[in-house]
Amino acid sequence: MFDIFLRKLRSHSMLTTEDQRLLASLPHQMRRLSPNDYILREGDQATQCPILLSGIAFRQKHVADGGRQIVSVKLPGDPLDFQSLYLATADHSLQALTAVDLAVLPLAALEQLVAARSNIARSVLVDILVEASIGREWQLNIGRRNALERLAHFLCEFDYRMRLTVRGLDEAIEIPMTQEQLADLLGLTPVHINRTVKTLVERGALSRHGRRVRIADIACLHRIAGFSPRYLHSGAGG
Amino acid sequence: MFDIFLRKLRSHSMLTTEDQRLLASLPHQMRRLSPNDYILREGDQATQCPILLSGIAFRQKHVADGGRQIVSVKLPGDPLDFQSLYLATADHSLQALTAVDLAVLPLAALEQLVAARSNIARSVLVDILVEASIGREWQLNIGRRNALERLAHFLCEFDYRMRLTVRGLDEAIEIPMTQEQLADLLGLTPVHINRTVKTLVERGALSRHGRRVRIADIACLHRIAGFSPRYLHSGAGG
DNA sequence: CGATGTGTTGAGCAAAATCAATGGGTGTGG
DNA sequence: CCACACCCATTGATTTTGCTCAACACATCG
Repeated sequence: MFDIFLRKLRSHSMLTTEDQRLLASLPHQMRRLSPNDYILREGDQATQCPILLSGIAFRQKHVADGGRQIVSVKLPGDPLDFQSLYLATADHSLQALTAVDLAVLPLAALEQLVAARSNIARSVLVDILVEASIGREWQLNIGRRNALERLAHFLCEFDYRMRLTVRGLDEAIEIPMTQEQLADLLGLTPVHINRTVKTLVERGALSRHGRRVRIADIACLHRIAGFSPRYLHSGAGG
Repeated sequence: MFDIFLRKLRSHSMLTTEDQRLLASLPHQMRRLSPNDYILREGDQATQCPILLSGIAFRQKHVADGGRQIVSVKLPGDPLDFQSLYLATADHSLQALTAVDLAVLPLAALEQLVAARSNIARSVLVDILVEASIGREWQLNIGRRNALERLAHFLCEFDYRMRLTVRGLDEAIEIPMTQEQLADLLGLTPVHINRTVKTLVERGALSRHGRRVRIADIACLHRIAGFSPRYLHSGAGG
């Protein structure tokens, strides 16, 4: 059940069998949330560390006048809040995008394990650093690419990261976000996302199945976005 | 000489006198670089950790067609590459913006100290996390604020962070970036930055002294930007 | 004193936002 | 099983923000 979490850590860090056994035997509690449920709110003092076992979640921040920016998307296997091991108050909110299954670990237990096993400490750190690297790529994406490239780039990353941890994804990946969420992700408006999706469908990069949209031609998306996965640091060992 | 570095770490983490003594007695080499000199290039394998003692540096990333985005600005006292303790290859470049003085530490020595002193390990982590938090705020800034708010917000952060570590800043802070650099920082064009600066001067938030621009009314900037420093996590202790 | 890099300004343009209306699924409750 | 409500997607018309292009000014430095 923790398998997907261990697979995520192993995608960037070396862990011994013993490390993995210790991680898998951490005390925890299972929780299922519905779309849009909050996992953590800005200003909260977390005492637990949720791990995302299935479904998708995201981090978001707001500006005074109500606009929001989704600053990170978390996929199955991703730890959701290693940050609270070290920072007292949350600087952003964390919310479920789809229905999600979480394994919730007490911070204290995780802290002990991190103190005892340097491999695990390192994997926590690398996970934090990879997320920061993704954030920088998003800065570049939002700041310097036009709408078409921006959407294409995000979808390349989504596809790449999904295939890193989720098993049995031979077929085309379906995009689970609403167009409004994509807009908040990319610093655009929903209307413009709608038109940009349409263009990507016309170019054959995406395909429609009723209201659902799938990635039809990942190579085409890569070409449009100028995608290169270096920033994801996914060669095991960091 | 390391004082400013220790002050930076103490701005977010608790360090004992002994921790500070150990940090200050790390082996190191002084280096002075000129504006635009590279400190680290994307793809490099770092073996040293530079600490910025004076001057300003920045991280940047490029898109295929030549556009660049400055994804982080580093101020006196900031460690420049803790990341290389844990990740093999750099995912961005690091460059001097002004003339800079660096203390360059061998990674191995720093690694040993981090392994030996949990306080220091924690301060390294918190420093990494605070930078990530700043990155998220920049995502929000670039994605959801207009040019005026965006520039104002960046300048608020610049002022705030400068006062955190640099001594003797009673007077108004001067903006050391060219308008082109500000453009690459904020996802705008130099021409538009020029007009936006003009507006901030008209509103009394900035003042001109020849070609130099200073922050004249920080409260006014705060108002325009809707600035709140929570994301900087600068209460000592994280 | 000329070269260069940076700042400034104007005119026109393009990308994306805004406003507004419509349509289509889905799910719920009568 | 149908009707309604709601959310989301879609489309068109119009406006706005910021970009592009181009010329020029000014300061600094060799």
